[in-house]
Amino acid sequence: MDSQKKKYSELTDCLCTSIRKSARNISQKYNEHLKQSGEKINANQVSILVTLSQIENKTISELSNQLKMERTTLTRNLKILDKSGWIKTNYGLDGRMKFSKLSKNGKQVLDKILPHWKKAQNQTKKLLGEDLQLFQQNLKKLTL
Amino acid sequence: MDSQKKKYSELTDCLCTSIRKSARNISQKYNEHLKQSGEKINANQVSILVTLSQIENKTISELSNQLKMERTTLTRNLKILDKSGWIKTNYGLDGRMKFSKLSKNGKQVLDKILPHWKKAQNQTKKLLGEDLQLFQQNLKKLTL
DNA sequence: ATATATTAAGTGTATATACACATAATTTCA
DNA sequence: TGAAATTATGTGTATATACACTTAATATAT
Repeated sequence: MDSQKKKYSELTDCLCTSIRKSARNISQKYNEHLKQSGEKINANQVSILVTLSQIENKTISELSNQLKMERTTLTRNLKILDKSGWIKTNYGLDGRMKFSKLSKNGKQVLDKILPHWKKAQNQTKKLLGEDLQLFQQNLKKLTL
Repeated sequence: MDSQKKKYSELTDCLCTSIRKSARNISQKYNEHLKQSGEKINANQVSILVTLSQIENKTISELSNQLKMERTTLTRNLKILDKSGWIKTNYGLDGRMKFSKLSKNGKQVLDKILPHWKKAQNQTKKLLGEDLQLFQQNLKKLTL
């Protein structure tokens, strides 16, 4: 049944598969570095904390747009960050809206993981070499 | 507290964050197309079925290496494919080993989703334009 | 002013992911 | 040959992800 192999060979070139594969692999590498900090935090959680450090007073919906993360996914991720004490959440004047912001602990954890994140980032940059800029541009194209 | 924004601005350029973001976004797009097939299958499941169509008689551990997917993750993903009737699993002569292969239903579902996958793939390729080849190469670099 | 529509966020369910640990089969070696 | 080491896989737990549906608050329109 080698005709089967040929028949589906086109599907082996799937961009979605490749991107997911890379995402798994890179995430693990970043997480290994982050673990060295002694903090129980992962790359995804860092990315949300960093987003909150840059833009405050945004609703969950707005944040989810920024992160290209499904709103309900973000809701659950925020819950964990809250439980860990890295963010504080308050309701707005409009009682439907919720606003989260970095807590003191959240800032401290970012300070602590920064050098380890840098190692992961530099290691990854090295893999891409001079293609770095273009690669980042192309990733961006895929998030529109 | 705008010093905070500056302080953590370096972290906004995280490659792990960008790749995960793209992975989420592209996965959703592929899944929307796959949904049009009427089959209850997603891009990740397709990628495993396709892998099985290309390489049979591989253990779960070997497959997990191929897919750069944690072995225990793959175990659970295979369980769902089995439940859906798209793969068949047997033990090897070495009683520890398990081998999965595409079932008749599995092949049929690949046949059925193929045109929808193509639409998703072409749409994604279009976003990348002439950078496609290089982008694929760079993704590969990140899975080593 | 109140019924209706809209909007923001949460919940139920299912799958994806991975680490730490457990189990079972086989291999190795004394 | 039988104990110890190795190997292949599974399970417990926690987080990530997203779709369908729900709830609660606000805005709108008559």
